[in-house]
Amino acid sequence: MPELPEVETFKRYLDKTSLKQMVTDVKVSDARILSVDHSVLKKSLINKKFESSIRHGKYLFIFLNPEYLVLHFGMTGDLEYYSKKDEEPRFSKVIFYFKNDFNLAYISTRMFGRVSIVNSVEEFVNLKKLGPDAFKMSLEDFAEALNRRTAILKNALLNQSFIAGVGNIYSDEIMFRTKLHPRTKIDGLSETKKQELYENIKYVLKFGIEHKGDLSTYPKSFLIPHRKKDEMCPICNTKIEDFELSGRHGFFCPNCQKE
DNA sequence: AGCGATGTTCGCCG
DNA sequence: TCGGCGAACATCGC
Repeated sequence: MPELPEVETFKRYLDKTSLKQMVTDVKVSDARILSVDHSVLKKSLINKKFESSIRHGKYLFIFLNPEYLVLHFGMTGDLEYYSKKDEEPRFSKVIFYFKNDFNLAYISTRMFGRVSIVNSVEEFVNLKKLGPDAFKMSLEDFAEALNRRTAILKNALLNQSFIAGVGNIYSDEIMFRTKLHPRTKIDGLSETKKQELYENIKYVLKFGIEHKGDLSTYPKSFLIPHRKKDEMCPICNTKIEDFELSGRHGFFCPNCQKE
C-alpha cells in the first residue's frame, strides 16, 4: 500500500487506537523484518506507552520515551488493531500486545517493511539522508531541494533524499497534474512550473490523505484510475502511454505532458 | 504458471 | 559527487 498518504492514514489509525497504551509484550514472527536486535526491541517496548507519533515521508515513528519505534511498510504493509479474542491478521510479522487486551499487528506481506528502534527522529532522518517531508515542506524547503539539481524530475520525486514520501503512483499523478513529460529534467523547469509543481505535490498528497490512501476511490479526473493499458486521458481523451524509467514503470498522457 | 508490484539499497559506470 | 540503470530482496495475487 504505502506512499505518504497511506502512511499518514496508518499514523491516524495508530493515534486513534493505540496511543497512551501500555505495551505488555511483543511478538516477532519473522525476525527478518527487524533492523534491531529482538532483545533491544523488547526492552525498548515492554512496560512503555505509545506516547505520540511522527510521520516523516514513508516512515512512522512512535515515541516510547526515550526511544522511538520506527515502522516502515515497504510495498505491502498495514496496521491492524484487534481484540485478543480475534484471530491474528494474516501476514502479521510483529504483534504489540497492550494491557487493555487489544493488540496491534504490524503486517508486511512481502517482507519489504522494516521495524526498528532509534534514539531520535533527527538522527534517523540524517542517517537515511531523507529530504524534507513532501507534505509538510515549505516552498523554501522545496526550492532548496531543487537547488543545483539536474536529475530527471520523476527520478528525483522517487528519490527520498530529494523529498520524502512520494512514490511511483503519486509521482505520476503529480507530473500529470503539472503537465510535465516524465523525462523532464529539473534544471529545465521554469520558475512558474516549479511553483506549480510544489502546489500540485501538496494538492495530490492532501487529496490522497483525505481519501485515506485508497486508490480505488479516486475520481476519473485523476490519472490514477487510468494507470493501465488502453485507458484514455480524462482531459483530452488521448490514449495514455506507459514508459519505463530507471526500472520503474509509469503512465502519462503524451498530449497533455509534452516534452 | 509466470510476471509484476505503492519500496529501498547497492554496485557499476559515465 | 551526482545520477541513471539494473539487479536484488520476498512473496502473493492476477
